[in-house]
Amino acid sequence: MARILLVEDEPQMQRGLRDNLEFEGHEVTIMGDGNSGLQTVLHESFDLVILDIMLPQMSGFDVVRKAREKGIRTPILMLTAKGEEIDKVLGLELGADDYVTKPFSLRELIARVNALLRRAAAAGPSETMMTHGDVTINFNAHKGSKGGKEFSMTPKEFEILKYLWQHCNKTVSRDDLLTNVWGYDESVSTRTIDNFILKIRQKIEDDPAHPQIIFTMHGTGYKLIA
Amino acid sequence: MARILLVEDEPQMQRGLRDNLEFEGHEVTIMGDGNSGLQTVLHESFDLVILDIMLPQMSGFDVVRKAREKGIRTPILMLTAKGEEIDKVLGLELGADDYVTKPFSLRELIARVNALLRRAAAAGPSETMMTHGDVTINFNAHKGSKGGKEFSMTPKEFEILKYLWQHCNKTVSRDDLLTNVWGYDESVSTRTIDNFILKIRQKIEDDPAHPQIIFTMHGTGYKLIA
DNA sequence: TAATTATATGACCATTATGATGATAGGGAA
DNA sequence: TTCCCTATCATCATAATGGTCATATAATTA
Repeated sequence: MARILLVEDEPQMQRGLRDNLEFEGHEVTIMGDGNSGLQTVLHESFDLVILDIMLPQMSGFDVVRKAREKGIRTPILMLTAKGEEIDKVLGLELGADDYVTKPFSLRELIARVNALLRRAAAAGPSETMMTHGDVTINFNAHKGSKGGKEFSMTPKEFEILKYLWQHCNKTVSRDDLLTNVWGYDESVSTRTIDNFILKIRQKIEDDPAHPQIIFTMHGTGYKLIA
Repeated sequence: MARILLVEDEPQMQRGLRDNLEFEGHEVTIMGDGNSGLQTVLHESFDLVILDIMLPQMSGFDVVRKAREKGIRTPILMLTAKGEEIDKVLGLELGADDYVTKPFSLRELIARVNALLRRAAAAGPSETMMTHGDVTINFNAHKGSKGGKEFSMTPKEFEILKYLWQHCNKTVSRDDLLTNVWGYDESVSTRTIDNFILKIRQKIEDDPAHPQIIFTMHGTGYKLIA
């Protein structure tokens, strides 16, 4: 089962795709225009986005570009009515992962959807959601909850946790965190990192003094166990 | 620059694709039949494989299937002359990552090649491992395990073991270790090295007093047997 | 602008890693 | 075999690293 966002304005297409994707066992959310599609991508979490190019309010191209600019890494499959090659190339170079040209066969669409999902699953943990016991984090919506209760996190806390999650089961050095969360030559004290880890542990661990999620690898860094 | 393996039997197609891929800055290796293509995939390392379906000796489908069975994760792009949908579906479901249908436009092929390479680069580098009997060391993740049980190693212990592993079956002198693990002018007592070897043996040897992995070369140094 | 929140730092202590020492065991050559 | 040199290993001192708190500074928001 995968969560799929379909951004498409033609009602007939909406119905046809939803039925078939649900038949395949997926959960489908539908948005009818580019603008609400983009907002939904930014604030909820999906495993795949199917995106028409011709959309009211904002074109599919703009949705891809803006979503990628915001750091959304969810696989995107484009639907294009035009057969023009320039569109195809643009779609892929822009940051989409695949496209099909209308009219397309359902078998081909389903095959491509499954291929993208398989590839994403192989590439590692979801970039938008993290689940660990009773802890859930939605990185797009910037929300977290533990045992049903929601808690807030600051942007830095989110970025650190996200980085650890994307590299889970591997040791992440403090330097890795510095370069990838803070950026280039930012030089923050090493105490700063400890403190963020502390704050995060207080929010997601049952017993922050004996962490079960984020482990300290003495002399090496931290490791998040998925 | 990426290393690309092209498995294709038509000389004209070979030339056209090689020229264009090299123009894009890639290094291209060509194999003319399915069998040698598979052997090359299994024994050399590439960033991407472009695979025709109709091939002498062994079909592209079989190459994909056998390569995936052997644990090869390199992205594969299929070339198919037949327009039949069944082929497309099969290609993707089988473990290929993308395909184009002949006749295809070069722009589309290049776009798809770049999309696959970009995606692979984002997924991160592969891991380096050492295996010796029931002992496994993952040098990237800084983890070790023996008989299924994980054990921890300190950074120095890791570096020493890694150096020995990289020079396995050769005698490594204490001086080599001093220069390459400690560095330039660090002057540590020679007893210190013994102590680290001791600690490492206690973790990876069945009987540390009678080592089977790290041997002492009396008066010369140590030797790790792979 | 003030109030609030997020981010960063420094001090202090606990834990762990590293390195030194010395007694003893064991290998190798005369 | 005997002696000398090297390696083993327990033990301890010191250095490095990490956890935590109090607090300062910067960024947001009201």
